Amino acid sequence: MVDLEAQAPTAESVAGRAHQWLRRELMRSRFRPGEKLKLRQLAEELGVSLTPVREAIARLVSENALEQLDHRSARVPPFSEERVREVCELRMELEGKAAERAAERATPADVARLAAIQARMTEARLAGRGLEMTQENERFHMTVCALAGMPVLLQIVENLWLRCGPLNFALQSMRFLHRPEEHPHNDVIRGLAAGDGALARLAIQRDIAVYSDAIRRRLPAVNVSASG
Amino acid sequence: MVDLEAQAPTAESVAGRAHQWLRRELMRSRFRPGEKLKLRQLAEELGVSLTPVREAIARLVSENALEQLDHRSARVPPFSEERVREVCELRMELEGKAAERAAERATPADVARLAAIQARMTEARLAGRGLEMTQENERFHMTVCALAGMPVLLQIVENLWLRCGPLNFALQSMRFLHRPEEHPHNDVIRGLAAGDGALARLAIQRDIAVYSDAIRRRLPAVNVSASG
DNA sequence: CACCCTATTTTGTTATCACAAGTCCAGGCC
DNA sequence: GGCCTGGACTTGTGATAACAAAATAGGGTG
Repeated sequence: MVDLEAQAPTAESVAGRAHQWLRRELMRSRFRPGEKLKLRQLAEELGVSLTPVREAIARLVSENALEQLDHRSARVPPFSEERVREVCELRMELEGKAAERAAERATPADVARLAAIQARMTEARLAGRGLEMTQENERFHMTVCALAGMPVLLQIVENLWLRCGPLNFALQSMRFLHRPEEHPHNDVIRGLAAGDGALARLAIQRDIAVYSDAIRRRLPAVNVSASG
Repeated sequence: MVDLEAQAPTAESVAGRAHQWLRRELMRSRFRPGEKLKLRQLAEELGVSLTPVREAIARLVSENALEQLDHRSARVPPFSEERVREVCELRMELEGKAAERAAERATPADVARLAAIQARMTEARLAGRGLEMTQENERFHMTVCALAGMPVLLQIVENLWLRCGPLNFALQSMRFLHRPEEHPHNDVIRGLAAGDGALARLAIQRDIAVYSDAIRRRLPAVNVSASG
């Protein structure tokens, strides 16, 4: 059984903790696109009753991170190539704006924080720790978006990332998209350090474009049709 | 008591209908920013138990249409002027893109549908039917976004509109923002009819900019501090 | 051997209940 | 008279149970 308290000590109610836990599990690519979620199974794993788990799933459905299947059961939505393309186009638009804005506002301390994240991500990648790599990658993008000082934009981008969580397990085995010194994140950091919004925007957009291509190439292997 | 079945015949579960109902009530500006929602009161009005209402509120919190207040109660989030500005900036970005894309795809039938909506909206405005006016306005914007053929974008814009629902009651009394023939929607329609994406984008952005100014001017009267 | 019908089990839904935390009001004490 | 305290009431939480619908398995039949 999972200890909810340990994982989310700040969360208030059992339902809230169940929601955060499920959210994290989605981001960790525990579930595959197309996979159904079973209420009693999750409730037992968490050691709680059905009620909070049901509420957590309902919330994720409202966030479009899950999909109501047949008016009874919920599943992780499968992704078409077109859907990946659209999400990435929107991410390029929104994260591009965020990076541009962040370049106008970032302090040297912020830049150092980003550089540290990027260093940890590169280290995880070279060491083959795929999950850690994807988590630092997420932290990098969310930090840039937070620096824009636009909370609503941040919420939207977080939601887009959540929806892509089930796809990202395909990333964990991709270690060689860039050589470390050529990684687009480096240009994002440079742009933020120099106050060069255009550079930051283009760099983050290049990063997302590479992601889009990589995921779309692996899409057939990611989606699951009838298992789970 | 409200007859849920009549209002949402397509919705499946009681919880789903309660969610749709609450969503609609928010869009109708039934609740003011800052107002707390009471579980038993809503449950009684709907003639259902607490469970589905609780789930509906949890969903709206996840959609950022409601806000968890003190780890117990939920309220409609108050809006700062800065928040209105940000939401409108994002709407200009996203709806602008949608309008541009819609101009490349709209058929004459689509354009006619939009023109009919605009006509109904103008009629409602001139007749002083404020609620109907705002609903047709919403329908106009959602239709344009749907024509872009980008479902994720549509979901994001719908969410931004939902969050603004409680503000929009301030619009219902504003009848004279434009003379009918000068309304920006007319240029949106022209842009879509002519396949002129730039015209459509600029027109929808102008519309949103006017909205932003109008709401921000009335913001002090919209937010409620401690009632409800 | 394949197919269909039925019984059993699985799985999601929702009302109810016991409970806890917070609020409000009144009465008494300083 | 103001403030503190205690109790009733309000309000949200979560486990449980009864229920309904769907999936599954098994047996019988063509």
